[in-house]
Amino acid sequence: MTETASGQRDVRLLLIDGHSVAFRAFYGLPVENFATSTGQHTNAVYGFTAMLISLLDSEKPTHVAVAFDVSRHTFRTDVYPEYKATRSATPPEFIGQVELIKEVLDALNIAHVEVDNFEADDIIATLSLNGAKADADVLIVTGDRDTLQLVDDHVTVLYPRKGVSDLLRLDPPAVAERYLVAPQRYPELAALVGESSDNLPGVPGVGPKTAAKWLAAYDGLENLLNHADELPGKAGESLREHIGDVRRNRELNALVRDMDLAVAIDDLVRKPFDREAVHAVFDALEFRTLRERLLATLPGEEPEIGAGFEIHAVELAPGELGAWLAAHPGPIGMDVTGRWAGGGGDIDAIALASVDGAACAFEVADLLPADEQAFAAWLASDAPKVLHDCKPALEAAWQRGWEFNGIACDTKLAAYLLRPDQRSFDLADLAVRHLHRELANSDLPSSPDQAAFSFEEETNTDTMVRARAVIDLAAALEKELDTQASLLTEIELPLARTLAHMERAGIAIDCDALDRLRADFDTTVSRAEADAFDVLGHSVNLGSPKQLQTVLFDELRMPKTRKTQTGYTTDAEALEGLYAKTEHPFLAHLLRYRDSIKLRQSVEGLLKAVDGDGRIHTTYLQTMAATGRLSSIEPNLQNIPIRTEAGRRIRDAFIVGAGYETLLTADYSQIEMRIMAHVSQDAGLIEAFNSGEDFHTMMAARVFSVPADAVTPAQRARIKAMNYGLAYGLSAYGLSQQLKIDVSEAKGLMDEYFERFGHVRDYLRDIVAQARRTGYTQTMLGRRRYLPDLNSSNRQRREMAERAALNAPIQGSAADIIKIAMLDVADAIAAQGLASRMLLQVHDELVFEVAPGEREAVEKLAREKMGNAVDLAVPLEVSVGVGGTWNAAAH
DNA sequence: AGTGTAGCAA
DNA sequence: ACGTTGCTACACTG
Repeated sequence: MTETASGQRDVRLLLIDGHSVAFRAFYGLPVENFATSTGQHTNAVYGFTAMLISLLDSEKPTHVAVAFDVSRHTFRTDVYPEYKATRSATPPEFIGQVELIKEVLDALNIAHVEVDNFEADDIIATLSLNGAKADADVLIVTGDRDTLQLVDDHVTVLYPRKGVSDLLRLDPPAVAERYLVAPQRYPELAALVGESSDNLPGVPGVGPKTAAKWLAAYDGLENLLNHADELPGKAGESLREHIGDVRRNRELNALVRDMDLAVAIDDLVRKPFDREAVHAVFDALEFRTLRERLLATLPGEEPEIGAGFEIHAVELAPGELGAWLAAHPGPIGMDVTGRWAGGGGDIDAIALASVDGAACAFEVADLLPADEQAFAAWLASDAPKVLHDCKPALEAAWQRGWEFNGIACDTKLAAYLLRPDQRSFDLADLAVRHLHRELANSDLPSSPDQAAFSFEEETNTDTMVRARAVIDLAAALEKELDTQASLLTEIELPLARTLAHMERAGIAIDCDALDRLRADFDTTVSRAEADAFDVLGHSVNLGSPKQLQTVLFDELRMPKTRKTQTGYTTDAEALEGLYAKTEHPFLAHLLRYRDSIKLRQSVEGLLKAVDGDGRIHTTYLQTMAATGRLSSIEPNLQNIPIRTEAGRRIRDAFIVGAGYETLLTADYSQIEMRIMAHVSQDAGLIEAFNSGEDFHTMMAARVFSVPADAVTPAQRARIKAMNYGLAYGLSAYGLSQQLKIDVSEAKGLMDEYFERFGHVRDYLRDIVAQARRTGYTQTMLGRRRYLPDLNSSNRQRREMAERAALNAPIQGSAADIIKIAMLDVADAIAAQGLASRMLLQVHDELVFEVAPGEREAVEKLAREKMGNAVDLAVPLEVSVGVGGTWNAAAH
């Protein structure tokens, strides 16, 4: 026998009962949380795969097999047709999942075995015996207790306790403790007691304790049955009456250990998994984290990271960089390492690679003046460069005083256009997704103390490999982009540069004003809090919805509000409802507290974000919003309050910077409805815009069949809500909630509206139908959003996808239009040599900092470029405001 | 660290 | 269940 020092044998055989584990996983994981975008349920596949990965990792088996049942018909049902007959029909959500598990196993190169007329148990019993002959330690994973008969000193059963993540390890002592008999006696005990899941009735009145006692006293079932007449009492009588059942049970629960299997133990040896197939299968199953866990926990099978991205690194001697760059005129992949900060940051190191694999890397601090000059000249030239996420690199280069031109492709932007709803566009993920190749993940430094760039050889190679990978990725993505290629080259790529300029510019802040505001809001917060506690008689954390629920619904016994996942809502709308009912002053103080603490937090956040130059430099995320919009972080300058007086005081702290004359804002009026008019070609809607009168009033006049001057404020408000809700897939219920009217009245309003604007209704209907057919929606410029959930069997998911399908072309077209406008405006400012600059974008608004004497020029240019960004069936109206603060520049 | 609630913008 | 797209703060949970 071959054993290691730790007592483990060299051969460790893992045997899994596929159906049994799949079922346990199916019932252990909520089916509604595990489905692919195509509607295939995957909870059993997920649970099975997760368990398998963790077992491969923790048990390190040398040999593995998974056994499956073929059908319910086996030699046992031939003997006893009622065998397992009580099992209910397979749940529909389970169907297909076993096939998927087999696909996973194939990808992992793990054998699965199934034999007609036999159960998975029999296969496992046979393989277990074969394993014993080969001196293996055998681990059996199953939820079927019949298998316990196989347990001995070298055979252990892992029995799923709860779901499939918690496995109970059953070796001979554990079996004896739990089931009162030694493993080989377990089927004798089961024959007496019966097994309801197999529809094998036992001896009535005989439970495990009696059975165990008898088996011990008579040293086994055969002897016990031969002396059945000696057994006293009711139990003995019962046994004598059911002795036939017991013999049948014992016959059926005996596992077959000598099947003639096509696979030998040697065939089950662990092989490296098929990486291509793993990516394909895990992609299809949408198992992102599981794939990562698989790749991370089984490092022994990793090919060398970066394999497939051939590089021939050259060690450049001082003075050789210029020559290297000149020798590689083709597109150069760049990997830039550094630290990014709002609008600035710095570059630490750069790796360059060309398509033939020639690569070099250097730390910028080490560059000799001649090399730096050569590099800066190359960077400023039109020599084609390919990057992943160019905006931070652009800003960091500018910070060093380097021009940066010739960016031919940005793989992050390209990947975003292909799949705008993805949440991360990490280069390593994209290499897997689009090239089916692995890449070291630079976001996870191999050791913490390497977080700051160090020029050690490994890291150095990593960055060159990344530079090389970007080139292949760019080629693959550009091919996939197809009709969206011009969106990349005409819009997103140049826009990255424009955004970089805006981020670097930032917007000036009146910190004193913000400080005063903070103090003001602080006072309001303290007062509101004190008043609330006073009314209540004790203190409570007003910021804790949980504590508020206790106060409102238990202590003050107020009527229950709308349910949330964790209780009852305490949002502002609900609190106002409660106040209307109870007039309890606590609610008024709470609402005042909520308002003012929110404002105080906003002010504090902004103050923290003010840079050394007295300005706030936000970061625009160009690949975040699924519709094509930008988003803004650190801080978010796209949600600065405007609706209340207190909120507008915050906008007054955004000021014109020194050396400039004024701020100027320019925004589109009703751009989404104008897009709706254009794409639906609805004559009534177009006319309402062309009339030159107030849009919502004109729409209301049409709906209610009255002259414009007879439209009441209430009528206008209703139609305005309708107009705004249209592109969001508004329901009658939603409209009724917003307008605080009956659902039937809202329904009538919607019917009337669609009656008058039939093309709008047709358009909205068609857009969903078309998206369902093609799988995606499209903006005016061809920007796509894929919505696989449109065909989901889950109604909630399907309806959410339908609303997203209504919204995406409208919101996305608006995003396209303002992006074009931004590029045109930036070009015009440059062409006219103006010193004014664009600072902010807030979806339909642009904020400019106007240099002395340029006010008229900037206004003219903004109106012209924004108004003519695209040609619509209705005018693109732009309103402009000017003032020393963002608030004053509003209109 | 991740989730849920709340609230601000377009 | 009932209107989209975002970001941030906080409380609470593991």
